[in-house]
Amino acid sequence: MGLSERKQRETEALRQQVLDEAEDIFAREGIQHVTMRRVAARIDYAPTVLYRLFANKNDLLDHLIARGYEGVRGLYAEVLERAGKDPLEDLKRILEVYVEYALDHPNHYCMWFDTGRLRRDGSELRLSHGRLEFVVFQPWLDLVTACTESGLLPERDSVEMFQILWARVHGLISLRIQQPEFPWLPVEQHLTEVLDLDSLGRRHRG
Amino acid sequence: MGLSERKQRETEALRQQVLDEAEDIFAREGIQHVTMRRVAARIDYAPTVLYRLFANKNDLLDHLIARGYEGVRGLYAEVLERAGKDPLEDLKRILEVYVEYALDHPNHYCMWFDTGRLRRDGSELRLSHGRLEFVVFQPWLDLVTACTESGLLPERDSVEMFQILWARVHGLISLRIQQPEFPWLPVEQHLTEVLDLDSLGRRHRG
Amino acid sequence: MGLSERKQRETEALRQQVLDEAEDIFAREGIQHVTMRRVAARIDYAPTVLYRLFANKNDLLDHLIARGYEGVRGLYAEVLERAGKDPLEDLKRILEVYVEYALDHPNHYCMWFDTGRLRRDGSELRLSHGRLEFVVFQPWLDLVTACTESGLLPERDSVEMFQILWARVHGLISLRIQQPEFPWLPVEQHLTEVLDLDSLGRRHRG
Amino acid sequence: MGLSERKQRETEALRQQVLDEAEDIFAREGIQHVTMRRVAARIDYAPTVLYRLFANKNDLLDHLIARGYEGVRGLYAEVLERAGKDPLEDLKRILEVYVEYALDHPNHYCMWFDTGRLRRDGSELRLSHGRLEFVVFQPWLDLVTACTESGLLPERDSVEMFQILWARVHGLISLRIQQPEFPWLPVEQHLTEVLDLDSLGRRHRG
DNA sequence: TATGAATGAGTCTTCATTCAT
DNA sequence: GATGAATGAAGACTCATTCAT
Repeated sequence: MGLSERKQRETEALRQQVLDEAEDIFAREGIQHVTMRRVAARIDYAPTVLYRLFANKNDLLDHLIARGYEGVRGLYAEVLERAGKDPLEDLKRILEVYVEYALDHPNHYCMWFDTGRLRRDGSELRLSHGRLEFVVFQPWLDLVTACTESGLLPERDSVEMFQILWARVHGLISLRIQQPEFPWLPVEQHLTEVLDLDSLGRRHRG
Repeated sequence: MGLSERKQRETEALRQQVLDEAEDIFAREGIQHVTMRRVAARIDYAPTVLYRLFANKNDLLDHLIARGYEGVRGLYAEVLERAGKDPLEDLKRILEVYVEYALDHPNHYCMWFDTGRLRRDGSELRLSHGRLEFVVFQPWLDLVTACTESGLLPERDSVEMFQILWARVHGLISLRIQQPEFPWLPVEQHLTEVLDLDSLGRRHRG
Repeated sequence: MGLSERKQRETEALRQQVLDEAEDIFAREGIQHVTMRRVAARIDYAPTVLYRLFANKNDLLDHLIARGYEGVRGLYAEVLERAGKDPLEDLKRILEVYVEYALDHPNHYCMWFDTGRLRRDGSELRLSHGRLEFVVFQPWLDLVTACTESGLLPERDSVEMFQILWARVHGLISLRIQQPEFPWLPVEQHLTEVLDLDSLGRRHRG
Repeated sequence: MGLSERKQRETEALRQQVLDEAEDIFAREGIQHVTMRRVAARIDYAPTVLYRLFANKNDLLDHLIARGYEGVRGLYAEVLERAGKDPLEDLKRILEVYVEYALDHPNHYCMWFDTGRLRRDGSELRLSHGRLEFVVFQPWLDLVTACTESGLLPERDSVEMFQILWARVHGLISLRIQQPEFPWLPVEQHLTEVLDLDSLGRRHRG
């Protein structure tokens, strides 16, 4: 079955190539311009080949979304490797890379949330690659908990603290994506001020 | 012309019904699923009828957006009538009704911002019913300025302060809309904590 | 029935007004831009009114064509009134006004012949206002016969002579209409040279 | 690639079949009745198939026009091969095969000139297969010039002489196409008399 | 008599998907 | 395993025409 294995590898490689191209169109022009034909044309195959690699268009999009998760996860990994002494610093860093990733991949970011809405109502588009919350937000929760335990953040339910941070960060990102002409502050400053972690801590300690 | 008046009313009613359906589709499935055919089917008319009510699809979408503006404007008016002594209180109230309106009309809220993105794509969709900024956010800016002048908020550029508030409020709203299953805090509490106006003021005065 | 008569007159006036507008659109933009709605809009009536005045669109177009016939007939009348001594001169004049009318009303001219083609094959568009040949060409034939009888044109079948003249005149007109950018000679000169009536006579006499 | 070649041939055959049908509709009912749907229906395929064969409707019409050019060019070639001593004879022959082709392919002939008019309307229809003038009429001009230089035609501007011949020939052709019921002379005789090349030469020489 | 409302058929075109090869 | 061919459904929009009022 060595032959079969090589074929499997080739298939997988092709699948990734397809996703690369789809992602590129998606990132540049938005989801409505991702069509099976265009993607197929880019990899120099007939459109039918895509149906060997993915069940249908929705399945392909599903895999596209999954890729975004992996993207953040990769950035997280770098941060968490060097993490340690100061969980508040680590939390800041995690949120920073999250924002960085989101602003670099606005279409992915929007898709996470758009599909969140789609999922609600029986639409065909479903997520089959793990829930956003766990892949992307678990590290936030963990770090919030660590901060609380270290006394760097007020003693309160982690989920409550999380949803305050989440709202602040998400607002910043999605506004900056959706209103690009607005005269925004530099990102780092904007993030610092919107998050205002110090104040959150100070209120606790003070 | 009493007869003509009745017809006019009927036409207007039908127009609103069309907008209702379009809004519903938009809310459930996204703007790309709002098609003339589907909307027409929902009101049990031939698609051609829509062209009596609206010049074309863009015009229909335009009216959809306009409906939302009028909604907030109404709520604002109530608040501003009773406004006066304490601009910080007024600001809080304005933000509260904004959040209230947004959560009550999630479709409209999303539309405002989605169309912001659409406009970028070189799409034809343009806003002809006033810009979001002026209709909806001017009152925020005015109140922020008033607070600053009264020493209730730190002496800084109003637009900078505005974009901090905006990010926080927008994040709360859009997350609560897009992730309805999340175990959110009660809205009032969530808003208070996310906004944290006191802290913003205290940092200034302290 | 005086009332009924007045109504009839009004109806006829309206019919003519409709034809005026239709003709204007037709002349300016071509037949495919003549739509019932546009014509109705121009006379400030609802489209339905046209169906009182004409059976349907084809009927309206039919009346439009008939108008063209009347147009040439009018010009002919002027010439024939002053006609007399020299039938060859009269023939020249008739052909001149024919060319003049055609180049002034290119759309009418084309329609005569286009509908000529349509008539061939059972299409719906039929002429119900007299045959082109009799209305427009009978005078040519009569004058050709007169010329022959006066010895100004060779003794041959009038219909044969007619078809030579017709081909020459028609070619000039339709080319000048269809190829307006071509650097044509001045019309009078072009007509004289293309027709070459003198040569036709000379060959006979010489 | 023998298989691929057969497919190519089949595709080409289908393309020609499509053009046949389009040409037929055009000839019978005019260009505005040539629609993608009707053409597709005639070859018993779904309309989408046409988009494999042609980029779009304009492309299809373009190819239709091109077919005609190639036809005359072929006939010209035969004549010009055997041309030589007597340029006036050659000119006559060229005009004869032109008339022959036109009467054998009335649809094409009309199309050349109708599309000339369409182009004026600001329509999108453009010719991308060479201009009528150069493909079809350059040989005329060359031969007229040769005749002038040989003293067989009067010493005058070739373009002026050309437009006299053109009008006479075009008139004959288009009338015979558009008025097929008319009791026309035999073509050869009709052409000789309408053209009257001898007279044109005689006037010069005599 | 005139009209507003409504429709069905039609326009070009794109796309996801399937099937025979 | 890959492809070319084909399709059906859908997209926005226009128009001639009818019908109840």
